[in-house]
Amino acid sequence: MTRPSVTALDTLFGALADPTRRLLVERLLTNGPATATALAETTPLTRQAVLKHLQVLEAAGLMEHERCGREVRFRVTPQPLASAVAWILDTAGQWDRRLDRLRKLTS
Amino acid sequence: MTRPSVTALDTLFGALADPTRRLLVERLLTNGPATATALAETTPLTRQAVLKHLQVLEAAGLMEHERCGREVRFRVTPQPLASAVAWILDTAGQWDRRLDRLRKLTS
DNA sequence: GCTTTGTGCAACTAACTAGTTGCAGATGGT
DNA sequence: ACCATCTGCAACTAGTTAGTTGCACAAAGC
Repeated sequence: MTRPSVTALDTLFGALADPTRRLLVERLLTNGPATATALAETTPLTRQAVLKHLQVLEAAGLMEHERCGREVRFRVTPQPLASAVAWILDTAGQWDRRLDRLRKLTS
Repeated sequence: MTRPSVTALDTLFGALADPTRRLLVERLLTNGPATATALAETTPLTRQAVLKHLQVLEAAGLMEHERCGREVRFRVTPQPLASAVAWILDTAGQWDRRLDRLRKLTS
């Protein structure tokens, strides 16, 4: 076993490990795209703190930003979540029959 | 949006965020239970480093250890992974049809 | 009983993370 | 042109994490 390199799964699971970030994802999915400033207003955190979280999510491939005039709107791009599910199913699938059934359905 | 508290999902996703830990999970799933010492031999890391990783995994509910004489054997308990998949499906399921299909099958 | 092998605990370092503040620059409204 | 508002960047702090070393303790084997 060689020392593993940092992969997309690292940053992906790492991004999901923070409850604030998961909340941001949920918010943006249900309410649609928003700016860091707007999101920060619904939060005890600073705009910068929220922005950093959004950037972490973006680095994980879960976000995308678009400039509109002086605003920067963030939107969720959930595709990478499929990789996370894939790892779980591939790994634990050999163990758990129920998950294994699901794995077959995704391929 | 109140400041979110630390939940099981935090430690779970956090545990999965490290490539070494994912490797340990894979190893133990395919090769069966093993001790920290044995696992460390297949790794550039120290026994203590490996042990810490195993303890992180155990805190996330993904491991269980059992004492056998002077050895301590670790085994994977993958049940919590279902929560991770559940969050992903519940959250992104409303967005992605393919994941949504899966969500219905798990309920 | 002695040696080997495996575990447990503690202290320590280096690097990273979450969050802050402060300020400068850009854009839009009037 | 001016003011309000939104973004961008940088510096800084406090806490956490990954990993190490060193040593003491426990269990097997001979």
